Amino acid sequence: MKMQNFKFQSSGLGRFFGPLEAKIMEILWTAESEITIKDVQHKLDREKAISFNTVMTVMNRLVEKGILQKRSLIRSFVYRPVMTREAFMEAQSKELTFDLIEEFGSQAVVHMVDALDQVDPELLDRLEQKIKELKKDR
Amino acid sequence: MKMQNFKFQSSGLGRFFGPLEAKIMEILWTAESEITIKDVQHKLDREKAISFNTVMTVMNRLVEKGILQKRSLIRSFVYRPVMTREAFMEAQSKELTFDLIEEFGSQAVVHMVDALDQVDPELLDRLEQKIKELKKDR
DNA sequence: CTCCTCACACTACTTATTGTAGTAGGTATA
DNA sequence: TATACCTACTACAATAAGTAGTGTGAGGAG
Repeated sequence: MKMQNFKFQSSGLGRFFGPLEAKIMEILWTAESEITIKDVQHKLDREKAISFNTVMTVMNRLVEKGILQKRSLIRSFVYRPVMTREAFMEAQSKELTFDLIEEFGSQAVVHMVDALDQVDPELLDRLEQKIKELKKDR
Repeated sequence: MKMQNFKFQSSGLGRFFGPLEAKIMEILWTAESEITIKDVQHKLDREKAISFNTVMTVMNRLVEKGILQKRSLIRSFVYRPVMTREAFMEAQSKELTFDLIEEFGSQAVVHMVDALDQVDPELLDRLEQKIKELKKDR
């Protein structure tokens, strides 16, 4: 699972994947169980016809990258994400937060408070609480 | 100035630029004033001979991206960064912090405390202080 | 005044990533 | 056996980045 980029411009899964990859991951993570390429293709078709082969190529590349797993059935393969969406987002969030602080240290701290305040002031309380908890445990 | 990616694997300027781009920006930001392509090439040569044209191409691409400015002298061009390194890092730090919180919200908050604690516990106090200041002002 | 040198512009090739899809090949079923 | 379907392989376009060759124009050497 070599994730590498966080894109500034996009949002959601588009920050980590290409546009088609993102849609495909969206579908895979929405599916309750393992699904086939055909399934994915049909769900994508709502917007625009995309070749079966295109979907297959992208999905197999995601397998190579360790994002998806594929399993052979009698007549076809079924795919599923290696991690849940939550686990994935959790991992990315953690990675990114650590990298941010490693890279920017106190500079980031300054922006954190502003950012939290603007996005959702309640997060400030959460953060304050978290800090207190940590300090108490020592 | 369209910066787009934050790379997980690398560090420093390598998080925002390609390897050669990063070395070149390092040189530009270290230089006291405007410098020529030749200057940059010579400083790079300490490690490995790189063609003048290669350096020129990369530097002009950085100009297109709005990272560098070039100015015409009688016989040649001189280059300098549009922003100071500090301003650049500041902008990236801010952008990334906001995006992180926008994307991950409370999930990020949890990791922030851990990350700060591991990287430099004093940052926790700084953050706590910042929160208090903000709340007081309201 | 002519010619050479140098710096810049233009073009191109390479690798990697992502989107796109054609063709080839194997297997099960009609 | 023929066909329908699924998979594998291959390939092409676009973008980003590294690398460098060729073309060109202008200033200095003689």
